[in-house]
Amino acid sequence: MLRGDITAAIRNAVMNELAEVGYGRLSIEAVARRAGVGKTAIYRRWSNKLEMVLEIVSAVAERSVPMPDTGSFAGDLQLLMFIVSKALQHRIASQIIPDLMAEAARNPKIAETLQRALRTHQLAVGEKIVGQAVTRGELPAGTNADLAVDLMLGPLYWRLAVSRTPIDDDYLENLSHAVIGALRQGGPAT
Amino acid sequence: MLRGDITAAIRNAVMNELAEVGYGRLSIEAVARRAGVGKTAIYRRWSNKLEMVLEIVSAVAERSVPMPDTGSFAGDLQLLMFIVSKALQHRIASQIIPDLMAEAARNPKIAETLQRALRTHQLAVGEKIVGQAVTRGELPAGTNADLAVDLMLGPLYWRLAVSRTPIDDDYLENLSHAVIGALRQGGPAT
DNA sequence: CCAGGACGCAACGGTTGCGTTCCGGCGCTC
DNA sequence: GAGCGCCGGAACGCAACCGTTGCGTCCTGG
Repeated sequence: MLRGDITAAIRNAVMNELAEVGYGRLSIEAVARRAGVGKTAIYRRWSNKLEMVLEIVSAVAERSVPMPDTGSFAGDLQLLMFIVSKALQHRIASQIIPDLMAEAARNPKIAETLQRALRTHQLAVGEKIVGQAVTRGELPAGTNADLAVDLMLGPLYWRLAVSRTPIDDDYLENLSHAVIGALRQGGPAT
Repeated sequence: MLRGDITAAIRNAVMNELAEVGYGRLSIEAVARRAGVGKTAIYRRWSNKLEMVLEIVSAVAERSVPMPDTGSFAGDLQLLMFIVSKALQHRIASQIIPDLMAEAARNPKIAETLQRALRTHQLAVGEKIVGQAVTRGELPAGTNADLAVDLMLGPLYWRLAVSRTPIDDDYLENLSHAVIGALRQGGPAT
């Protein structure tokens, strides 16, 4: 019976407000103001700020990051990096994600939600890509998928979300070459 | 004429409060309470929250991250990674750094301070290490120092500050091997 | 046509924090 | 031993937000 357009306006307002002031400073009143909605409408849907944010954010996060399968590891890797870099350059995402990551460090419920919404999926993607590469013989058998994920996503995240330096196609290509090089000899320590 | 022990207590309280609630929720009153100090003592030293936090944080940040010079690139890299991983595993630092990074995305003054206190120095260290390795012939001449810094620090930061998975010595060694592999063939795209 | 529910709006009392002011106490230095 | 300046503490007026409530309106289904 809740009106869908109102719910959508609230969801939208939460994402924007989250991007502008962060979770710590997010207030229900500001969300209502921004959505052009009474506070009542919000409390009718969620019982508090945390629950609201978690539900909305994970709903958004769950529809993203496909499984690349281009036939070669280099192709998979470049596609994955391209997608992730696009996502991390999105105005709202690039504000919200680091903010919630930081918040997760002190709020276990946020940590758990983020873990489920992002990390688990990332690990699955990484394992699949690496696994395919190993069966194709492109990577050594002992390749550590965990390490691979860190190498694939770490530098991207670092550059886009932390140091916030712009990225171009050349950089992305250099990076993917570097990661391939890393994984080829990044197996068990010699 | 300001008492030094009071100043120290405030600095300490700010760091701890920052770690617990983050910049967004940091309040002068809480800092004063924690330091066992009157608000007056704080306003006598800094004129507002932002100025206080920036001064205190950059004072702490400036005394860190030495220049490794072990004689080999592998040695430099492992030492650097060891130091950084220790720093990022420090209870307070691991909370404050991601928090301020996220805050920097929406506050230019924080961004500028962090840039000066951390990133600039990191880049200098990276350039020095890579430069030494190139003159020694351990890395190809065209090696991109920018990319190198991203590869050295990105995965570490990702793992310790974002996914918050524990790290052991083996992992660190694998990672450094991988990074060396990456840089050896991460030059200009073929 | 009517009942019911979701809507916005405004207001409630209570809490928190801001930045400022004034106080009396304490420890310097001269 | 007088005076100066920092100290903690308390209170100030102001603003924001909390979560709740009551009001009147509008839309919808029966």
